[in-house]
Amino acid sequence: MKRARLPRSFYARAATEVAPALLGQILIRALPDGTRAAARIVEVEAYGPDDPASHAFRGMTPRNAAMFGTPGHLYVYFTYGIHFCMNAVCGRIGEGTAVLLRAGEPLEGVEGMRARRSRERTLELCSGPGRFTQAFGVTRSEDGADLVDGGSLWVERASRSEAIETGIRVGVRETTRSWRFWLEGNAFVSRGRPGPPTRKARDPRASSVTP
DNA sequence: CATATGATCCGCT
DNA sequence: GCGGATCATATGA
Repeated sequence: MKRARLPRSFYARAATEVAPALLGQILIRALPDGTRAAARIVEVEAYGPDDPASHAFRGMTPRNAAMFGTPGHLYVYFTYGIHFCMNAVCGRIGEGTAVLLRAGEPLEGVEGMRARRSRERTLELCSGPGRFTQAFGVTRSEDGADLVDGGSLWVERASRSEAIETGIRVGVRETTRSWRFWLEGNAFVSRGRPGPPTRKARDPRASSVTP
């Protein structure tokens, strides 16, 4: 069955709306070696404007410039001296808001993921933002890439049956915003950290999510 | 120029 | 459960 690539308008709204809407959609990567990788997005985090935890909070720098660009592009950053993490830029140009892709459920190109990750267990291929990014062969050279028009990375629309749960974000001091979203019961969601009780999110297909 | 720190992962205990 | 890895980036002297 043919799936549609998510359009620019999908990303051009608040990250807190885009984040849960991305769950269950399929991230696809056309690798330089001609192979493909695909995974269902099962865990994300929203980073908004006026959000002290966001890389964009203190204004634009060379590092975070992609976050202030056109929605539907990729923002890739390097952290802890080791890992890359990837985000989908949301909102409007100049706003500086994005959704961090935290975990995926491998669907296609699993052997390539194993090779790039140097890990055998399927559960360890995409279950964390650094892992997900590495499994998809994404590095700083994909920073700013367009997810909508052309490019080697895009998201295709798919149906989902699972409910969405929310909780506080991982590795962020602030503990009031429940801006981490994941598919309930999905084994590929990252471990994260223990935190306050989570709650079921209202389904974005039925209604909007409160910030 | 010097230094602190991080939207993390992995191996070891 | 804990700590080391390892460096780009931002900030202050």
